[in-house]
Amino acid sequence: MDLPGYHPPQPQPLTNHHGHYSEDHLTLEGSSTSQELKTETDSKPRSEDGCPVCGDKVSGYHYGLLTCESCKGFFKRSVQNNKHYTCAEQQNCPMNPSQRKRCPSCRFQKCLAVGMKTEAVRADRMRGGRNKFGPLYRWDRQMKQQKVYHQANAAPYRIKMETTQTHCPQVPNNLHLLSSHTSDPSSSNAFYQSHVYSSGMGQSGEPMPLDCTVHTDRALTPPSLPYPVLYHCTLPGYPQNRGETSFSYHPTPANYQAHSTPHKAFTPRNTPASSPCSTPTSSTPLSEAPTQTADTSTSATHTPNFLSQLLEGELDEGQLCSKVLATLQREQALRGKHDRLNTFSIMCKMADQTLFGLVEWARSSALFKELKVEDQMALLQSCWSELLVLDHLCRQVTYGKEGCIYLVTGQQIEVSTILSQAGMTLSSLVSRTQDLVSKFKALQLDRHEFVCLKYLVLFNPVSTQSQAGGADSRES
DNA sequence: GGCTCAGGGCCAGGT
DNA sequence: ACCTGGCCCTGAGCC
Repeated sequence: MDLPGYHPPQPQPLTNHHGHYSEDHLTLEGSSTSQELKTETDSKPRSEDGCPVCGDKVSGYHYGLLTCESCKGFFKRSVQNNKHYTCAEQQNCPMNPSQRKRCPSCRFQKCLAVGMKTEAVRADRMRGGRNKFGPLYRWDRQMKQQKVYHQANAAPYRIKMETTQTHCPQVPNNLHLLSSHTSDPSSSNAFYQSHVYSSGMGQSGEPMPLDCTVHTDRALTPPSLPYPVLYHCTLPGYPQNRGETSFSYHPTPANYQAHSTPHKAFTPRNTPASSPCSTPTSSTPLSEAPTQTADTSTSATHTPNFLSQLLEGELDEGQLCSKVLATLQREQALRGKHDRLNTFSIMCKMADQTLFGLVEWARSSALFKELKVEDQMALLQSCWSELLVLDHLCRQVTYGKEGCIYLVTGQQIEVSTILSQAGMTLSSLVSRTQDLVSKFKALQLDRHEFVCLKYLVLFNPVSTQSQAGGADSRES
């Protein structure tokens, strides 16, 4: 998926030692942000053994990725003591073993940017044991091994991506892009109180609606995926123009409530006709669709069970929504009121959590987990972006209103507002996505069929993503 | 039951 | 007084 101004790194230097994307290799031709990125690059030489935060020697996996002992301790103290740092410079302080102590703010931001997970710091401070990322670390190791193998055997290539610096109009600050019914701050507060904090996931105290101002002059970072090397070839776009694009971050209570209990609606035992996750014209499950041809009694009796099996592992949209919101809340709480998460960071974290959910979905599915781990990795590596796209489309078909993009957080953004302010590339992508949504709606795809599509994408060994330089085909 | 290893605590040294 | 970072302890998960 190509997005404005983001130049996917070349495969070989693409990932650091543990498979994370490195902004070292982001090139933003014509962008004023390139200087910051170049500075970052110069200050952060990474050897295969280097800590992704400071470049020091790694001592093992800490809070989600391989880091040095020093950054491990720093990150732990920062999270445990709920530190709020402020950078005295331009938030682009060099980060290396000799200078990392100078700016804890930039250091902590770097920790977050490279993927260290605040949730891995135990709230109960219990010692010992393995954390919930144990499987992740194992997975990551194997992915790294596979990555090393592929690096040794693959010729470098580069996916050309355009910069929209010259295309993007200057976007005014603090512009609200959300639909009007969500613009009331009090309503968003109520939303947080009722949906985030009541779920026990928000721990930051005061409800804090997030302002999504894009500060593109900051170092741009990719989502910190649970399986970082899955960002092998492409990554959903990065902003490139220095101007600020912003929108208010006000979740939509109405929409959220509409799917707050999707689990029931997604189970095949519940009639989609009454569920918010199906289109009004797609109330018939695949297993009962008139187009289905029951050639034999065997297939007629087994297909619904098989579909039920597939549907049982489906992601709970409500839980995912809560999880993403809680993550955003936690990130914002760590930053403090004067260091708001920018739009890009929020989008990355949304993609991060969504993909986390998709990988967990795949790994927990009855069919997928029967495969060898290396086969699972190969499939996920080749299809993760398509799964993300399909997941997005499904969300639009299921929850999206006409002319709006429905985010995983339950928010809706008016397409017209995006189109009026985005650059050519982003506008094109949004338009094409909406076109696909329309086609899916016209096809009257229901939840069952989307699940089947997801499995088809997941089990497709020749995904377009796995084809080098296949950006165009990927978008189709 | 032993081993592994990631998170937590301790504390000397530094600022 | 606070921060840093190296070292050690702990204990869940794995073999």
